[in-house]
Formats: sequence, structure tokens, C-alpha cells
Amino acid sequence: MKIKQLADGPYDPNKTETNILEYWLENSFYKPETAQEILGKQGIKNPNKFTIINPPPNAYAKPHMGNVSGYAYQDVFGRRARMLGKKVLMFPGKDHAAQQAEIVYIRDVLAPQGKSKDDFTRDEFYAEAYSYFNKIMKIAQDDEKRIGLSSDFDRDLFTLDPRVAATVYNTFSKMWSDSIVYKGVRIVNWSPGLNSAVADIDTERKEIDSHMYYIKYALPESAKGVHENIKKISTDLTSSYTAKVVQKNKIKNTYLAKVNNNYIYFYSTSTFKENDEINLINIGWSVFLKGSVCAVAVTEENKITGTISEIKNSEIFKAIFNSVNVYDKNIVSNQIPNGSAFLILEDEFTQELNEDDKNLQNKYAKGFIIGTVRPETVFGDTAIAVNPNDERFLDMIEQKIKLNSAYGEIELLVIADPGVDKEFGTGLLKLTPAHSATDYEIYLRYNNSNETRPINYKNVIGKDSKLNHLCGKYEGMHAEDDRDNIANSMEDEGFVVFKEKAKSNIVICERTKTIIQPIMSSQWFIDTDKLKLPALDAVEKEDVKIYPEYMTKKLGVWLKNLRDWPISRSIWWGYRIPVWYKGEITENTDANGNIVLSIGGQEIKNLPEAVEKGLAKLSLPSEFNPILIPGRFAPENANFYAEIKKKYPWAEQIYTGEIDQTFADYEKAFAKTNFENRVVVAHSLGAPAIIDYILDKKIKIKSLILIAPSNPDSANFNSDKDRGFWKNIERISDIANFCENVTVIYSDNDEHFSVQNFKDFIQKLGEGVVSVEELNKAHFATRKYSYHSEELANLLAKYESVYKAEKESLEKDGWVQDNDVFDTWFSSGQWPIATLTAEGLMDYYPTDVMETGYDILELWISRMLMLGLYLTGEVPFKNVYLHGLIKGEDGQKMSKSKGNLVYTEDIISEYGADALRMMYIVGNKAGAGYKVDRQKLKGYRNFLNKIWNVSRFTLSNLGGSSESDLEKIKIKVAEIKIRISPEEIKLEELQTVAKIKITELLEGKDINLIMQSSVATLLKNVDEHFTNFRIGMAAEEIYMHFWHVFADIYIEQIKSKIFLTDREGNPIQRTEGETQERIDTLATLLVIFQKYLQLLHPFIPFLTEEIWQHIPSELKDSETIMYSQLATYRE
RNA sequence: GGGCAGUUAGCUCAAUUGGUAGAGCAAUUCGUUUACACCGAAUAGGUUACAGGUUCGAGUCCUGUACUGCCCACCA
Repeated sequence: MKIKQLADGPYDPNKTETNILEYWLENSFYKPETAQEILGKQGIKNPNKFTIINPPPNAYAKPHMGNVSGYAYQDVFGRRARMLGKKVLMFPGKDHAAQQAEIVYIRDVLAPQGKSKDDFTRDEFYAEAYSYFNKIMKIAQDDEKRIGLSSDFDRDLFTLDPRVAATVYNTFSKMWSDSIVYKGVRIVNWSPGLNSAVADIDTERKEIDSHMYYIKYALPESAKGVHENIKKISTDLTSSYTAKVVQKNKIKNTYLAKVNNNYIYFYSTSTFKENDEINLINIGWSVFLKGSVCAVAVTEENKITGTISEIKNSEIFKAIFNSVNVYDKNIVSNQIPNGSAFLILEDEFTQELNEDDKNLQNKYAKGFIIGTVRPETVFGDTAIAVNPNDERFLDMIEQKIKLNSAYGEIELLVIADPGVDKEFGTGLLKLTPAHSATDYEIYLRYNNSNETRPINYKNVIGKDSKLNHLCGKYEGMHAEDDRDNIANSMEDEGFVVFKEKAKSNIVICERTKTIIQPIMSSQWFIDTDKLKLPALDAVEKEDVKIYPEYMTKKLGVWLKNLRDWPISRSIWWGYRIPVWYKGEITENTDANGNIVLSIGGQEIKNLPEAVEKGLAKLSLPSEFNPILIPGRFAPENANFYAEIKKKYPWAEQIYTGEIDQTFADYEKAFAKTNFENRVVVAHSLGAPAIIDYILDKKIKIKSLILIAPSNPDSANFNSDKDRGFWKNIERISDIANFCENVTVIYSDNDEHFSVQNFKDFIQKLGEGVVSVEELNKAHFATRKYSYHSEELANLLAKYESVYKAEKESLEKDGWVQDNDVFDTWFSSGQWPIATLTAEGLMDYYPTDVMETGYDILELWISRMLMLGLYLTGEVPFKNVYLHGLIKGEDGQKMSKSKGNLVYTEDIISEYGADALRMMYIVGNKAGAGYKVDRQKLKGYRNFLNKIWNVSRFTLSNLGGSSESDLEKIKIKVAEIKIRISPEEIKLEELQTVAKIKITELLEGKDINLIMQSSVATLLKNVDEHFTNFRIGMAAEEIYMHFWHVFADIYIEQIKSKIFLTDREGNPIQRTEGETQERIDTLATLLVIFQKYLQLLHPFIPFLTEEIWQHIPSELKDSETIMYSQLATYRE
């Protein structure tokens, strides 16, 4: 037995890490197939599976520290599982990041070449982008390997791989037939920067300074009638009064009219003398008219002091008084606070208006004043909404009111909706369903409960952000840039009564930072109602556990509030929506502001109608996609399907559990599959199952190929005929009505067992005319047992050519494919299924851990959960571990613009991958952010050196022993059991005790037993930490224990027992007992040392493997530490 | 406006769910003793943001306050 010695320190990670990486890759240690083989040799015959799908990073950029941090966690889980005897699959991939990648590609690749998207056809653009990203992806993979991620890189999968495409399109197809996906005209977030719709979650809010415009909706003819109302005002000017109002809200007043530096409000209750000098102080606002009494008050900071007359004669007073009033009768504000002061007006406050001055008439006309920060949307108003409990407007609800507005005379319905805040602005909400998500919701709510009298939307802003033909003279003006012009013009006409500065939240596009324009447009949506409930249920029932736990609640709330998910994006980079139209599909705004869809010039109401008329259809890319149904004990008994799937990546394999003869499992699996017009291959018991299913559900399929498990002339047939395929196949005679052709393959003979044969067979059998044996003799005498794979291949090839021919004719026949592509989250939301399906590994589903940053909990985790449950009925992962976001050295979020990006390769070359992994993991907890910390990195580099030197100590002391001693050590090693012995001193508790004292305490005790006990405790604690996903604590505890118990205490204590020479180099004489003690100690040292290496391996794989390689094979259970078995602690 | 998280040593963060507040780095002192100076031995550093409460016992649970960060949201 020879013990290789380690080089002198300090440890240099750069020398060893790349070699170790090469060793792992060369030996394919990362593959589950290798795991199966190695574990098998170790006596673990049926290892449990353990699966982690690596979140695919975006393919377009060089990864920085933040991108890579997740791999450290994923790898810890994976490596530990491997060392616990599991067959580990870690599946890497890269994401095409549709929208973002297209922007980056155009900006960073095309623009510097002086090119733009317009220089390419769609296909050219796609091809060039694909080859570019293909190159870039390699960089990301290098980083993944370099940090030690032990994923099966041979399987690295791109989200635009044809095999993924198959899953993505099949999912869409299933959603199409389940009516979960629809194309609808609906409000969308239109990003002018992307020239595409984006989902809510791709937007962010920003507070900006803007104006609140108070817009007049005048009652026609009311300008003339102004006197009448005023005349009714009664006065009781008996005493002077200083207005003083109990105030509640300090923010709302800033929204109010500010005129001549004073805020002006209306109030009532009290009286003033005409010439009283008064101070009006108030902070509330209320239009108040009872018996035509009106009053005004001002804020405390801006008292109006003056006589009543002076106040009344102020311009603003007149404006407000005349404008913000009433539609009808007596309207009472219900929120006059106690102690309010009121100014009562008299009928002298009237004014003869010049009949010709229309603008003034508008300004002083009675009507509504409604506050808005977006005056340009008034052209899209289709209703006025009030709170149902707002007493001021009770009479008006459900009335249609003719109004003069900035765009002429219109009729608006007043509706009630609880969403309207009666205290905001004037308590009235102008409803613009086409250009406000809020209004759109109210619009939907109203129309859902008032089907007989629906309100409309009116789209007045185009995708170019400009006002359209419905805006009269404002047509062509820009909704954002020309806002002030529009408002000024309205002000001149008297329709903007006053304006004031206000803060407003605008929605901007997260990617391009342009202002989102809510507009009506036809987009593809996923109806999330049917998807979110199972997801919500899974979260609540803890079918999927989320770490940190508090994020569970966050996800639940998000799911509950989820609206329909827009999945179409108007870009080229991604999966093109597989729906075809008979001619161009166009979207126009008609005279009423409705969005009208036409296909090839023919107007359609909605897509189902178009489909019915033959103007639209779903047509998946022309990849042949047969459905493969396994026989009993699926899917293992259908291994031959793997061959088919190699040739046809689009083939869709049905996964079932063990099948009983009631076919319950089949039915469950079938329900998730769309059989419509497909070629179906069914093996053995799958054949009767699918026949029954097709007949029951009345599904039309294209072709059915049945593979019989036995041949009627086989020796087994007599027993087979009463069960399985043969017993259950009776209904085959009816199937001809549901598919174009049926073929049964069971022999080497080219003759097929046709439907007609079967019909005859079954009929005669049923009539008792023939026996099975007779038929067997007549028809099957020459057939052999095994099924004919070549024949199956030929058949499929034939169907494929038919299938492709059909598809290719689409464009010739004038069909045009939808121009949009899927949202990137639509495809990545199916990632666990797409990856495993692509490799035929669905038996690894559901996966064990999904590890990712908490920032994409809603974006990604939720989608995977919904789609996973939808497609398979099972959660895609059992645990979700969310790591915190890593910040730059300055403590700020890392971003290119801040210039604080730290690249992984720089850190690794300075400190090594192991130290970096430690920095990511030790002492950190799920969900909590942390900084790139060079002090920590230095500390962990020192730790690695410590391990190196402890290893040198251990190996050199073993190496110094004689061959016979080594043999004795080997025997002793096998006897050592790491157990907790409760009576002994606990070493881990002595860390803070002075070292001299420890030596005293240990006098006469068996240090080896005490150490074993201490390590056992460590093992147990680490188990617990892992069970609860506290990996940061696990790492920290191992670190502490290794350094301060093992190195500082144990090794110091045993030195005298194992050294062969004294300080002067003279040999030490030992008694027989002392020699035995030395052997025992070295054996214990070795066992414990290995245990530490194993415990440390998931965290610092490179160093531990390097050291492991120096331990002689005779003294270890596995050549690589990756597969050495670290049993969990058992009492 | 709502929700969630956080506030602990000079700095960065832990504390296994209520049981003596810890680590790394930094600081001070000592020590080059056959693994290690990328080391060892020792020292100092805390009213756990604040104010109450429950408890034998609170960093941890409850109530409130003040900051910080994140997410969500229909105040037009």
C-alpha cells in the first residue's frame, strides 16, 4: 500500500481545479447512467432518482457572479444526493430569452455592423441570430463547468432546440383544443420601445411629476341655465365665521385646484355677512349643494382673507362654482366634517354670458368635472363611473347623459362600481376602457353583470402612440409628447377648467424603459383561471415546498390575483405561433373605436368564428408527431419507442403508471393528450385502451398502428387470448369510423392484419362459428412472434410524407402564419417537462429541487407550476429553494449601468472555484441577499489551505507507518463505528475553552472515542440542516468543526500518540499497548478525515477530490469522492 | 395605499423556531513548538433600532413606533 504525498503548501487551486474537472468529465461522472453503473457495483441496485433542472441562463451574455451563484446551491444538493446513493440527474440548458435577446442582438451585433432588422428576412434573421447565440452559449457553459456544476453537459439543451419545440407546440395545441388559449381583443401593455405587447410583470412603475387636469363635461344648454340654479341659493348672512375644518387627509389636498396660490374648496353650513372679513381655512374638498347652497374654503397654509364679495368675485371661485356642480337636483356631500365653515352664495352670483362665446359657455356650464392626468384619453371615454355608495350621485346611476365635451356632443352612461374612490378628485371617474387597465376592469365587470346594456370601449390611440381618426382635430398628435398642447387647446375651449401639479405613477417597459401605452389589441392570451387553481392548491397543500417559507404566501397571493396571461410578442426571435390564416390578418379601428379583425379582407368577430369559416387553423410545424402509447408496465416495456423518438423528436410519448386491465391509468394519461388528427402507435394493452378511448370520446384520429404483443400462432397465444391485448381488442371493428386507416403489426409478414380481418374474426368468434385456434390456423399460421420493427418504420415514414405534404401545401394555398412569437416564459414555463421529454427521461419527473433566485418566483416558478400541473397533473418540483440576489462589492444590485458587475472568471482565477462556492453558501440563508465579499473569499481561501495542510499531516503520518502497521490500520478502519456516545465530553462544546484546560479535561480519556462521538453529532446536525434546506448553516457548522474541533483540538491531542520521533528526531520507544493505541488513533484519524472530506465535498468539490485521489484505493470505498457513500447518521 | 422581509460587535452576516448572543474580516498582546504565518495561543469589543407586554426565562412570541429594502396595487 503506497500513500502518495501532497505537495507543500500553500494550496494553489488553479493548479488542481482544471485537472480535477477534466478527470470528472473524462469519466462521465456527471451522467445518471454512470451513477447507475457505479452504484450498482457498490451494491445499490435500484438507486432512487434525484433530479434538478438547472435554470437555463439567458444565452446572450457573459455570466456574472449573480448568474452563476445558483449553480453553487444546485450542485451542493446534487453532489450530496449522489453521495447518499442516489442516481442524480442535473439537467443544464440555455434560454433564448425572446424579447431581451432580440434587443441585445440588434443593438450589440447588428447595429455596430451598420445593419438593422429590416436588412433581413424573418428566416435569415432567425438563422443568423441562432448561429450567433449558439457561439455565445459556450461561454456560459464554460463557467458552469468551471464552478464545478456537476450537470450532465452532454444533454445541455437550448430552449429553441427542435425537441423543445415539439413540447412547446404540443402544449399550445393541447391548450387550443382545451380552449385555454385564445386570441382576443383586449387591453394590452403596448411597449412602443419593443413595438410589442408585454405582460404586466414585464412592466414597472415610476413616479413622475405631471399635471392633474380637471376636465369639464358640460351639460348642453346649461350655460344659459346657469342663473336658475344660482337664483335658488338662499342666504342667511347673520354672523361671521372663521372656517375651521377637522381634517383627515394630508395628501389628497395636493390634488386639488390651486389657483392664485390658494386652494379653493366648497363647503356649506354656516353663514357670513357680506362684508365680513373672513379667514377660510380648510383642507377638505366637497361639492355641496343643498337647496342650492354652495361654499368654499381654503387650506390653512393658504388662507383667503377678504370680504365675501372679493372671494366670490375671484376667477377661480367662479370657475369652480359653475363647473363642479351638479347634474341634477340636490346633491349632498356626505362628508362634511364637523366644525366646517361654509360660505353661502347668493343669486347675485350669476353672469350673463355672451351667446357667441362658446368657450366661456363651456367653462361656466354646469356639468361634471373629472380629474385626470391623461387628458388625451377623453376621446376614448365611454362612460362615467361613480361609487355605488356615493350619495351625491345616486340619482344619476344608470342614466344616459348628453354632454358637451372636448370632442363634441356625446352621450355617456353613468355606472356604479365599487372600485371608484368617492373621495378622490371629484368622486367621478371617466371611463376609458381602451386605454386604462383599471377602466378596462370596471368595463368588464359592468358588462358581465349588464349584458342587455353593455358599454363599449373606444380605441383612440394607435400602436404609434398617436391619437387616431376619432380624435377630430387632435388626430395625429402624440399621446405623451403632445399632452401639454392637447391640454392647452382644451383649456382654451373651456374644457380643461383648471390644472395643477401632481405626482403620477406611469407604467414603463422594464426592458426598454419607454412609456407603456395601454391600448386595445388582438393578442394571444392564456386563460389562467383554469391553470391557477391547481397551482394554488399545490402551494397550499405543500405538494411543493418553498424555501424560504414566507415566499409561499407571496406566490399564493400572486396566483390569486393573476389575470389572463398575454403570450404573443411581436418579434422574430422565438417560437412563432402555429396558427395560420387564410390571407393576411389585419386589425383596424372602426368608426366606433372598436378593433375589427379581418382575415384576407373578410371581417371576423372572433377566432372561433374564423376557424369555423375555414379562415384560421392550428397547424403545428411540419414535423411528424406520432403519439406513442406504451403497453403494460409503462414506459419500460416500450423501449423500442426510443428508436422512433430519435428519428421523430416530435413524437409524443404517453407516460402512465402500471396499467391494470381497467385502463384507469391510461384514461388519466390520455386526458392530457390531444389525439385529434394524429397518428397513434399503441403497443400491447395500450391498443384496446386507446380504441376504447377514441370510441368513447368520439375523437377523429388520422391513423392507428397497433402492435400486438403476441402472435396468434405463438405458443403463448392460448393463454394470451383471454387477457391483455387479445381479450380487450373487441371494439376494433368500430374504430374504422374514427380514423382513416388502422394497421395491426404483429409479424414479419408484410400482410397487415386489416380491420376487415378483425371484423370477421371478432364476428365469427362471437357467433361461435370459429374458434380462436381455427382462425389462427387460417390466417396466422406463418407469422412469427416478434413485432416487425422495419414494417413500423416504413409505415411511419409513409405517414410522415403524407403529413409533410399536407403541411407544405399551406403557403401555396394562401395560408399565412401568425406573425407573433410566444412569450419566452411560455416555453421556459414548460422547461422541466421539455428537458425530460427531449431526453426521454420523464420517469425523472417530478424533479426534487428547483433552485433559482427569488426574483423570478412569479415570473418563472409560478408558470412552471401551472403548466407542469396542466400537462402532467403533477407538480414539476417538490421543493423550491430561492436564493437571495448577490450584490456588487458596493452593496448595490449588480448591473452593467452601475458598472459594478463582477465576473466569475476573475474571482475564480484569484481565489479558486471552491472558495467562491464557499462565499456563495456559508452563512447565507434562503432568500437573503449578500455582497461579493473579498474578505470572505480570502477567509475561505485560507480555509482551503488549512484543509490542505491537515491532509498533508494525515497522509504523511499514515505514509510514515510500516506496511504491517498499515494493514493493521486497514483492519481497524473497518471496525470503527461513528456513533454518539452520550457519556463522553463533547468536543464541539470545548471550542471556547482555553487549550491548556482542554488537555487537562481530556487526561486519561479516550480521545478517539470522544472525537468519533463529536463527528457523529456533526453528521446528525448536517442531516438536519439539509432536511430543512439550511445549507448555509450546514456548511458553516462543518467549517467550524473541521477547523476548531478536528484541527485545533483533536490533532493537537493525538500528536504525541502518533509521532514516531521526538523533537530531536530520535525514535520514540513504545510499549505494546502504546503501539496499539497509535494504530487505533491513525485509523480513527483516517476515518474521520474521510468523513470530513465527504461532508465538505458538496461545497468544495475540487479540493476534496484532489485529496481523495491521494488516499490509497484499499482505504476508500470509491475511486472518486463523488460516489463515495456518506451515509446519513443513524443512532 | 397594501403586503413581506430586515434593523444583532468597527464592517459583512449567523443564531437549528423560547433556554448562557456567535463567526469571518478588522483591532490589541504574545508565540516562529517535526501539517499550516493563507498559522497558533490569548484579549477586547453587545442595554440585540426604540417603547411596552406575555413568560421562570425573549434577538426569537404579542402590541405599538421609527428607519431600510423588496414586491404588489384600479386613487383615475
